[in-house]
Formats: sequence, structure tokens, C-alpha cells
Amino acid sequence: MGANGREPAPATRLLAGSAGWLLGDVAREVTLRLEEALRGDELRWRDYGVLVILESAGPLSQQEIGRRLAVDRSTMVHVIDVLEQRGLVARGRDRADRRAYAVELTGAGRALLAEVLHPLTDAVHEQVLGRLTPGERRTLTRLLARLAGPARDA
Amino acid sequence: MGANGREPAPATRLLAGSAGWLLGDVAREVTLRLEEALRGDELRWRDYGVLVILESAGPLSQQEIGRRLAVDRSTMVHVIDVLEQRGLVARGRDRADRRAYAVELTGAGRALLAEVLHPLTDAVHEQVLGRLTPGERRTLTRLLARLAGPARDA
DNA sequence: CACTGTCAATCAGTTTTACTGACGATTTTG
DNA sequence: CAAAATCGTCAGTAAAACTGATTGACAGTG
Repeated sequence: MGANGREPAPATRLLAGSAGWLLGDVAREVTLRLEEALRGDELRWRDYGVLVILESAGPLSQQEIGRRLAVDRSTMVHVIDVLEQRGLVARGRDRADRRAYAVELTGAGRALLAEVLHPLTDAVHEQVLGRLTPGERRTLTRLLARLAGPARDA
Repeated sequence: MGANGREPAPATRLLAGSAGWLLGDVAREVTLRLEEALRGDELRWRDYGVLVILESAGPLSQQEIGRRLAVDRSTMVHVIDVLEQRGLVARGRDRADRRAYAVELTGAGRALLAEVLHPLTDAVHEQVLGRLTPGERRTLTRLLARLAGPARDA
């Protein structure tokens, strides 16, 4: 898994009024919990990410998936290999560009997401975000969406 | 550095109203930019994390630092080795428990933080958080602080 | 005080993981 | 059409992290 084994403590306490550090702390915690929740299904955070992206965006090339997850193209080869062997995704050919695959979710992949993975990860998010009221949560989501938005200079 | 080389795109667009995913996206971007900014000083994100923690919390054992960063104790050995060789931290002995080190910042470490690293990372945070108004930024910080707070069940 | 169990740091060895550079096939550009 | 760029792949390499064992220190037991 991650590293330590035990529950992580925040990296900053006093200082660090900086939202950046807090962001890192919270994200690290979410990632650790997510990895733990997914371990039973022999999936890593990144595998789940691939499935979620395909679910929301439809068929994509391996590189495009990797770009969205900040994963190298050569690494994506093996990631998709495994998911394909487990029948969760399929490598179709992109008609417009025969160099690229059009990786897409299979029915089994879609079903696993709906019946197992989403409930699992929703629970994790609930654990972490549970301290906020629904209104606060909406506010947080809105602010983060602004930050995650497109093209922030270069 | 991270992986891809180029600018990362958000992992989720449509779906994913879930704050958890957005959090991951934004944190990933901050991390990538931070790594890039620190590369000139031959430091990784984690090294900077060690220095920041020591600056704000005072001398700590290697394990405690690792726990706060979710880094394994055996990995911390080498991390501190390098920082010590560069004269940024010093391994003192913990008087109360002579099994543990009391790792602390040196003057050089403190100076590097103040004169180089903090300005560098502040700039990164500014790039990413720049889309928010000061008021929104305060709100975000407050919400994240609640999430990063102590003891969220087990 | 000898004895047992625990814990911090370390180290050697192993495993995992990620990147590099090159390649064929294909597309795009000039 | 020739040249440059792109997608996926793979072999080799480099780096990073974990495992288990060891040493010295601490805490509690009888």
C-alpha cells in the first residue's frame, strides 16, 4: 500500500495557512483510504481512475487517459493490459486514427463500477467529507471545480 | 518528475460532482508544479515537506516526520541522510528517548526555506489558487482545515 | 536485577515501479 | 511524395519502496 501502514497525520499544523499544503494533506488522506478500500478488489487508485474516466468520457486513447491521470504512456500499456485481461475494458481501434486504440468500458466494467466500486469510494469520500455540512460541501466542490478548470496559464 | 512531461488535464469533467475527485485533480497539479519548481534546487516535494514540518513543529524523530508525510521509516533514513549531507538538517539525540533522533533544521536549512523555497512554492500556490478571490481562498482554506483536522474516525 | 516485549533507526536484499530510447505503423505537414 | 510527428510497444535501466533482521534503548514483570 501507501507507505506507513498507520493512519497519516497532517503534515502541517500551525503555520501552513497556505491552502496548498492543506490540499495536499487532505488529498493524501483520501488517496490512502481509497487504496485501502480498493485493495479487496485488487485494484489500485489509478485503475479505478481509468474506469471512472472512461465511464464519464467514453472511449479514449491510452495516451489521453494517461494524460488525464498524469501517467506515462509506456506505463499505461501495462495498466490497460491488466484491466483488459480482467475483462473490464476492451481495446477497440479508433476509426479515425488507426495508430491509436479506442479503449472503452465493457459491460462487466460498467457493472463493477456501479455495483461495487462507486459504493466503495462513495463511502470513503463520505468518511472524509463527513465533517462538512451539505452546503459547505457544495461550496468546496464549487471552489475546487474552479481550480481544476481548464488552462491556468503555462 | 511526475510522469507525463506535459501539462496534466483534469481526470474528471462531467460526472464527478464528487469533491474527492476534484481534490485529487487539484492536488496532483499542485504536486507536479511543485516538483518542477523545486527541481532546480535538486529537491523533491518530499524533501521540502520535511523541511516545512521541521520549521513549523520543531525537532522531531524520523518516524514522526515519516508518519506525517505517509513515508515509510526505512525510506526516511535515506531522505534524512541526503538532507543532512547538504547541511539542511541535523540529527540530534532526543534527550528523553535515546533510541530516537531529534531531527532539526540547521541555520542553513532555515535560510534556504526563507530565501528560496518559500518564495518558490508561494509562486506555485499563487498560480493555482490565483483564480480565486481572497475571500474565496479564505473559505477554501477554512474548509480544508476542517477536513485535515484531527481524528476522523478509523 | 534478570527477563520479556516493544520501539527507533539502520541495513541488505528483494520487489516494485517508473522512465528512456528505439521501433513499426500510421497520420499529418510542407 | 518526403519529412516530421504521433500512438502503442518493448527491452533495458534506474529509482524508489518495501521486507525482514539487527542493534541499542526503553518499560514492565516477577
